[in-house]
Amino acid sequence: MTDSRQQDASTVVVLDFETTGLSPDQGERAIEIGAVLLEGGRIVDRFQSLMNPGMRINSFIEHYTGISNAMLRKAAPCDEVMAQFADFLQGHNLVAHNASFDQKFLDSELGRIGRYRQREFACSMLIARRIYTNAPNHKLGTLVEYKRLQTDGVFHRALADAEMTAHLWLSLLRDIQDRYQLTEISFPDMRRLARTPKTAVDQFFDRHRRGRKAHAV
DNA sequence: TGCCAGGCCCTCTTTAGGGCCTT
Repeated sequence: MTDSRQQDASTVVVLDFETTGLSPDQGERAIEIGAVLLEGGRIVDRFQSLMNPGMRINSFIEHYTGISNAMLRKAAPCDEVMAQFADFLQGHNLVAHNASFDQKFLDSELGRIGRYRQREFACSMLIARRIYTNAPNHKLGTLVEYKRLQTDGVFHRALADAEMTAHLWLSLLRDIQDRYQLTEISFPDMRRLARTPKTAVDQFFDRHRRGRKAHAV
């Protein structure tokens, strides 16, 4: 992957896991992965697969996701699916909604097969909290409705949530560029924005613009 | 449904507590 693609915030893999619970450290496992590859702001590829974690899921997860134990019994095992998904990632930068959650499961599942994550995550939730300060809350579904983003009405399935997160990510890029009159914002800048105090976002972009102008001169 | 975890973030804070998010 070239340096320019590593910098490009509109060329990323946006991913979402469905899991048996909240923490891989407590023995929870992934049960579905969904992801889209954005290149230059357009979805150019998709990855979706159920995976058999080798354990039964509880009724809450069945109800929450619509994924049943019967569906998982017929699915390929996690190690097989994750090996395919590692190839799909191809060293792209990564985006997820509440990325700390998906990062934990990605690292855990890749670690089980002796693979590792090559690139960093950016979090659409942390950035939305800074940019969409008037949203009722910053759940993915709420933000999709708030910004009237494209959705097929399916929630809590991996590919559907990954696609909605991708549209949210593109919406954030557009709105940041419009609001702060920027011609571009890089992936590392988006990661820095996610760690910027909410009260210092305007100053962050003031410094960003000054830096760009100084760089241009 | 809400607990399990954990990072973020706010405030009646920082020697803490609790809500927000993810499944």
